[in-house]
Amino acid sequence: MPELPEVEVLVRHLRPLLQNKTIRNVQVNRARVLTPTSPGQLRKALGGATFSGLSRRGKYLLFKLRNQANLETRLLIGHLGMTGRMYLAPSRHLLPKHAAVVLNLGAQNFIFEDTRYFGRFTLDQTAVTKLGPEPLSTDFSLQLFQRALKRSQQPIKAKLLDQSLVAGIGNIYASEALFRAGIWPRTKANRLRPEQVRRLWRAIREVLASAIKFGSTVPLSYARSGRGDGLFYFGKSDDAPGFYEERLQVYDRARLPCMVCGHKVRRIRQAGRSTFYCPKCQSRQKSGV
DNA sequence: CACCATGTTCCTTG
DNA sequence: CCAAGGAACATGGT
Repeated sequence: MPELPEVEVLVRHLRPLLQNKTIRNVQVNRARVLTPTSPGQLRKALGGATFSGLSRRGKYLLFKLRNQANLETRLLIGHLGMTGRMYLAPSRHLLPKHAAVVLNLGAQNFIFEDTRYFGRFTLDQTAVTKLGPEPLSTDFSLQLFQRALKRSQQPIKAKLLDQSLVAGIGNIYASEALFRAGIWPRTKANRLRPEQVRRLWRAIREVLASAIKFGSTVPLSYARSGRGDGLFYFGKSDDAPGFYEERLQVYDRARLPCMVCGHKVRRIRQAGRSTFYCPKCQSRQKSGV
């Protein structure tokens, strides 16, 4: 469920709630999400530790923990996969069906729930070290982006999902950024003209920043599905018709009119995943192919 | 039964 | 060795 903006909003939400809370108990219901850490290793590292910081890198959550006894600092890595959620709930509440890991903090539990168990809750940092620059920081320079794209013959849509190119873009914002930049998704990365690369570079940051801004306005309750659960990127919701209108321009809008020109939005398949685009606003011709 | 799903990693192929 | 594509992971919705 998460791409960079959703994770950023979640991190901002959780940071003050976890700060200085001490872990009394560690319950692992699905060892797979810890891989390659073992349940024993996790219990040993987290038991009795205190949350001292929370940040984000790409789609990963970085929990800083202080060990009370020896003042050592540990890093816990979280990733929501496709369907993960993290939230606090009263300890007396029943645990959800797919609670993968539960950290008891006293009166509250910190719950990592994940129906498909694609997420991660681990001490292993290797995935994070392989990430490319943060798109919203100055590390993500136009020059770096240009040089990386020059070396790839992949369709630009697929390339945007490469987390070593730039961290945090997923299937939704890849389509959105290309729409905003007016680029045909099948254009080979190394065939993009310089001005297209620059437009895409800008569009990536605009699309992500505006999603964070939007997400920050949504009243959150991560424990329940629906409007307030932080899954604000989906343009549908029963309990709030119109709430998400005009947030996403093309994603999940196959056969619906383009919000800019009215042409039918098209869905295609690239590297096994759906891409949405407007054939008129993002024509092959315009993309110079 | 069919196909779809916000992600990453591993395996195969070229 | 590298790059690119597809399958696998696991569960649920339509």
